[in-house]
Amino acid sequence: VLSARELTLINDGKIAREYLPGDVVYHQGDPANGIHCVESGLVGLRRLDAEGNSVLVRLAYAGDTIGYRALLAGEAQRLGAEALKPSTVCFIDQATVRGLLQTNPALGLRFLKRASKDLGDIEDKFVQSATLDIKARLAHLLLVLKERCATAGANGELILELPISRQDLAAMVGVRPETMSRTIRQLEDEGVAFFSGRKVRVPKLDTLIEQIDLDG
Amino acid sequence: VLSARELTLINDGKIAREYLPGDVVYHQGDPANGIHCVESGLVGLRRLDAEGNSVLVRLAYAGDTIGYRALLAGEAQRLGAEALKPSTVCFIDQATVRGLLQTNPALGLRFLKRASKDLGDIEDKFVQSATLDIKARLAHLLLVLKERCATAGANGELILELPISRQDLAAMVGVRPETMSRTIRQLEDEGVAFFSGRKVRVPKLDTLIEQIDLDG
DNA sequence: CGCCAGGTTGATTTCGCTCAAGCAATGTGG
DNA sequence: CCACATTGCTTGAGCGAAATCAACCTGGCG
Repeated sequence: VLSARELTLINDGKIAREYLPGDVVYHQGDPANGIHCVESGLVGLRRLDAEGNSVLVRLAYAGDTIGYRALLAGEAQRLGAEALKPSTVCFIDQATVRGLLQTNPALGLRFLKRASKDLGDIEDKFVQSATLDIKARLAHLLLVLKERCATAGANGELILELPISRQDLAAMVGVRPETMSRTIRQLEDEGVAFFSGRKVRVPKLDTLIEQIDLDG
Repeated sequence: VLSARELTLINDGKIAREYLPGDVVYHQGDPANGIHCVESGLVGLRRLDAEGNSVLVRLAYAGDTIGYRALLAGEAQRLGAEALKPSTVCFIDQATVRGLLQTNPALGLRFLKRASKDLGDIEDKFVQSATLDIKARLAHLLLVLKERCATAGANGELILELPISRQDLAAMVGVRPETMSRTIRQLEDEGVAFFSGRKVRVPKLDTLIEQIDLDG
């Protein structure tokens, strides 16, 4: 939605950086002095609480914009951003962002749509964590990851290449790593999904979907 | 942020309606063909799941705009809206909304800020439901309600007039009504807060705040 | 008066957390 | 090249918090 002139404005103003897994893009609590764009790789947005528990709230893939919420709400970052894979992330200064938003209303609407989408997604996560049990939440997470990480599925089988560790899988579902282990085992015992390293084999997609409704 | 002409445009286009407690403003799953504005009263935004469990995600007070998320994201309503008190809610057609957003960029930015705020709030709720125990979540909820429902606080005491039933209190924290009862009892036994109907007396605000950090 | 919805209480069970140990893969230094 | 720490994951035993099931109040209200 941007004009050529605006694009060059961004290109001049942006600062790209490389991050290795574990590197911090910004800390939770940092003031928002711009937005970040994931150009390649994968970035995790997580919240750490006082006791050191971490909740992985969202994953940002290539093309996603992160940190915009804090800037637009005029708050500090509530979530920290950390590279989960080797990534290139660029930074756009808040002055540039605000300037663009002033001059290009269509950009604002784009952001608005994006924020509305994110808002709906997190509402879902919230409701699910309140009503679904762990197995169902894990099944749902796998279905979401399927959209991004599905690899060759021979004869109806589904193969996923998970982008994150077990610990982070647990942090996304909001449980302890031990519990994640047990839940994975449970899915395997029931023949729903088979985990090997970061690969997951799902013989029948339907059985995975059933887990969500059949709650307990 | 609106011009006089725009205001009259809205006033011509809007349709106001009265709702009694329990009346549905719109159903979850409805297509979004406009936005609603709470002019007076109180509206609850809730999600019902297959088993009939209800989660009360947000409260909308006078002046709040609801249903905007679905319209802007181009989705169906993920949450249903239901009057919790006698309320006046007006409806603004999507054509009018889109028109205004096109012509008045500042309005879009307002929405953007609002969405960013909502997004942060629900992120908080999500993280809290994953890390805090029930007593802490209830304490937090009371602190939030304090901003809206605090009445005369004699000599350091705090008196709240809750706008919602116990059931809905439970639905906001994401627990069963029975558990809410017990948790309330617990707070009373500990001298933190005393419930009588919809009135809550908090002798010392500090002790309420402590409940949030002291987790278990 | 009887009915009914909302709320409280009790007994029991289930689920997920805690604490603790064991294991495999990787890395590091002697 | 091997002893050894480290890290990520799995497994087990026990516990505690919340759900469930069920009974029983309580206050309107026809």
